[in-house]
Amino acid sequence: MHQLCLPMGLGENDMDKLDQIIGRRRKVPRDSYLYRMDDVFTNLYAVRVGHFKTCQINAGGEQQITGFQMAGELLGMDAISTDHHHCDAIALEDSEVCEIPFARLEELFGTMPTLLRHFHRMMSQEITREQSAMLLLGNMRAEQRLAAFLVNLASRYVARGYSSTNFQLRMSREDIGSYLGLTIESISRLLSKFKKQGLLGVSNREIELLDITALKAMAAGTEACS
Amino acid sequence: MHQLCLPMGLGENDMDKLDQIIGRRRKVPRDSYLYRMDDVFTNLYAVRVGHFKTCQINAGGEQQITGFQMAGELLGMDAISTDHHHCDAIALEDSEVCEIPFARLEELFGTMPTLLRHFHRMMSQEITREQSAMLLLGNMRAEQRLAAFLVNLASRYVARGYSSTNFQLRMSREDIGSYLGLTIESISRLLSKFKKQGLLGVSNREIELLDITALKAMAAGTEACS
DNA sequence: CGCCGACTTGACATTAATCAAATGTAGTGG
DNA sequence: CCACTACATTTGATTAATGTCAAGTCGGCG
Repeated sequence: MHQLCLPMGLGENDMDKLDQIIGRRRKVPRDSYLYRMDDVFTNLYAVRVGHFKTCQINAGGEQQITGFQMAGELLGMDAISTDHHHCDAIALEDSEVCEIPFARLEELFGTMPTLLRHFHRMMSQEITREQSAMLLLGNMRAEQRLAAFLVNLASRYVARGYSSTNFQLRMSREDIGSYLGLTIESISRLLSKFKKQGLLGVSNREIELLDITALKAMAAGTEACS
Repeated sequence: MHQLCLPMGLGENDMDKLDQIIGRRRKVPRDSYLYRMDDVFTNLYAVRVGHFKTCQINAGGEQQITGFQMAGELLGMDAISTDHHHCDAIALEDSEVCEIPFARLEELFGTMPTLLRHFHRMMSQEITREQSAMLLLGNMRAEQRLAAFLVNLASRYVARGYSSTNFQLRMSREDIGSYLGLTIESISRLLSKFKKQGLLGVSNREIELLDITALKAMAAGTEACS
């Protein structure tokens, strides 16, 4: 976990200091909120175990999921600008996070430039992640979006030492649809279609990617559409 | 400009130090690149004069505009994570920026916590800005997107002391379409429709918002669609 | 067993894209 | 000043993609 999350390349000494401030762990049961939109911001959260989704609600009352977070990823960076959270964070399964009191983290920045640099990289990464999501939502067709989503999940599981081909979706079809800007029916149809084409196996939320190359090509738009 | 951009609430002394590192100004003629995707990252850029667009190109060769930047806004924060730019930045008109050598900025962070805090707010703001764009692209219908876009531009011009109702679009219809995930034809039709409905006046790139309330309601989805 | 929620599938409607053409605008050179 | 070109925009007709509505089906759980 330390590899994916904050520290990365800190000395022993600095590591200790960091460990001192990220004391408290917090369990978050399935479907419960880690934080809600407009809550006052005091902590960042590092996911230790489980999965989360973050979602916004617009004035019209519609929900959009802005991301899914898994172990080793950081939650709450969007709240720094206003000291209030801009979205809800909800556990997709029983999960656990580390609280990182932001004020104390800021104190460390003054003396630990390596930590600071790493923190900047993480915020920047969040920006590029969202730019990719914009590309997906603005430019891609339904088929491409779902392919890109699955390939992205696979790569994140690989980075965590899990199988790149077999994994369980932690989120509902509805969540996927919301994230990809599609309806639940479209997601369902596309999964069925991919299955029929032999690109993957699906059984409930169990996924087996059978032809990652084809899925990647589809995501990239490098493929003649069927 | 200092109000919108980096400093904000720094002491005289700190301000001087900051001014020392953001020495160089750079003129960027219309349609030319401030930086290109994959360029090595060395500087952030603060827009002094003019307007920019940032755009990504996906594997299929299609372009998506991820944002429009105006005076006082910061460019390049997405490059911190990999030391390479993730998008192209192109001037929409003859423009001018301040180069901010990031390595030197980082040196200042150690001794200027106020500057650091402000920098974090700006990165965080970039994250929330992009989350709003995701909401727009994922959830809104064409009409809502364009209304939201125009209202957003208006509010940014107000913040800069310009008219909230009369302004010039610096970008082409095609650019707007790319940003909103729509075609140029859709943008054109929608502008004509809004004009016919008396919501705004358009003449080439000159815009006059005649009923901001209605446009805001439309953007929020609070309006019965016509 | 029977209910409930999540998911699938089909028929149809709607939105926005595509294709095509016309119109307008800015810039250039005579 | 005007004709001419290149490009941006508008408008219309049609199509394709995805949403909506409506039944079903599946799986888990009391």
